[in-house]
Amino acid sequence: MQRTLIKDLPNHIGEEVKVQGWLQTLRDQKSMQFLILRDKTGLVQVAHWKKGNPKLAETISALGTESALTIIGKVVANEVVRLGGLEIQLEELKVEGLAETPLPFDPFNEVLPDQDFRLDWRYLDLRRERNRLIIEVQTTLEAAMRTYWLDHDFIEIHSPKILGAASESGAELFSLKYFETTAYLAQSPQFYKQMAMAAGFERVFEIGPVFRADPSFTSRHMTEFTGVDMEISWIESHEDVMVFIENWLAYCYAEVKVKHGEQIKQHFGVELTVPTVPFPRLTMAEAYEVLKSLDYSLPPEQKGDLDPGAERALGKYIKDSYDNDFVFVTDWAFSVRPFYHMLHEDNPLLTKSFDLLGKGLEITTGAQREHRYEVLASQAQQKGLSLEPIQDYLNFFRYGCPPHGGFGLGLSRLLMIMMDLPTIREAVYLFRGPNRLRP
RNA sequence: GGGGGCGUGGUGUAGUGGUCUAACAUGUGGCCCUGUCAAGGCCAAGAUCGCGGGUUCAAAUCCCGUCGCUCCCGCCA
Repeated sequence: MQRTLIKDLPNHIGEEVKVQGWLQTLRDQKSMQFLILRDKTGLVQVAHWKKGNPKLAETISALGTESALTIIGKVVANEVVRLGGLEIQLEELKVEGLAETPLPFDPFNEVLPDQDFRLDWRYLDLRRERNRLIIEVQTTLEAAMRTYWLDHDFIEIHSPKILGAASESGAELFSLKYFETTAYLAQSPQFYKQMAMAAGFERVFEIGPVFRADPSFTSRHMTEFTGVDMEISWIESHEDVMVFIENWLAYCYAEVKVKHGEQIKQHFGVELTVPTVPFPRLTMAEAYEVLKSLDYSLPPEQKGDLDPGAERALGKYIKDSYDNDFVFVTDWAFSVRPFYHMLHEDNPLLTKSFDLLGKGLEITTGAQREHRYEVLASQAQQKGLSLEPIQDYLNFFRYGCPPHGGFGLGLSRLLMIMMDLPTIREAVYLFRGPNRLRP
């Protein structure tokens, strides 16, 4: 017998059906038992007259909430039933997976345990439609990203996550034992996507894990997260990269809105708006002017940088004056950027780089990269880096590398701002942080 | 790494020097109820108040240490 999804039951009135799902509630009365069964598509009431099958009644009485069940019964229309005006009259029931009692917590209760406890039992928390929706949105989002890339002649790469040497700064790398030597977990696919430019791939993307050994205790940091990276060749400046991002993101938002807009509104109270392009752009110098006019004072040690408060203030300013959730902050000082960002021809103190803020949160960093070997090596030295550990990387630029640029985006951070999630721990399937390595 | 906050039955909270032999909700177990539907009613079990030390006649409550969680900052996506 084929399984019927709960949402399709109205089309099966009068028929015998098989339904599979979880026992959300059991109302066990003297002569009747009512089981509320839940599958991915909805809830249905299953009614059982105890005297009709006393043995089955006993089995049902022993069921713990959230047990996984297969039931067979007849669908009948019944106006009295508040849940959809129909119910299933139970004929057969199979306990596929008994739920122990009591549950660590009831995911469908009005009050929930704090998040750390729920993370211990993440799969129970994920039984809530709201939480599954977040991962469904992620699925749609990634699919839209890929569709857009593929429509624009991109090649997908998967770069190694085990590295023999520190890549960028080396500060926030996890090290691990690798046979007789030490290896590191990649903190970004940066170098390898640039290698694809040297390889002549012209346009590449990668969605993959990224590891950061930063003991950051905030609502927006993880030690392992999914990085969305992209790199394109033959650009004239970082502006070309920004133009690509804004159109790409607008496309992705539109796809998510079509598919999940209603659910997002229902569960998170957020009216998902497809951002208008182009996104506002502020040079770092202009951003400082704006902050000054807002009376936001940056700590003096933040010279050339933005702190999270400044990012939020800018985000609000852009929302108020341009009605856009996004803003590019461009032309950051070389002093606060990595060595491989290209410098402005007319101002060697500034890089051809940008951050993308979404609702005041940093979700993306990008730049035109320096593709000229000698210049790149010199910039690395200016940063006090020794060339030897990065020689493999520098070699990418020795035999004809085109001008190029790209960006890295935090997938969960994007989901966070899409649905106004209070913490990144909700935006990810399983959170990994300095003190969270399980389940 | 720096700073703030919190830690009470399974879970969420109340209690912030004595009336705490720790309360309420929810969950769990039992009984009752002609079909319930956020079901309802009755009963029961369940907490050495994170841990260790101290102050006091008296500590869940104050102090110190410690562990855990959390928020902010640093760092970043």
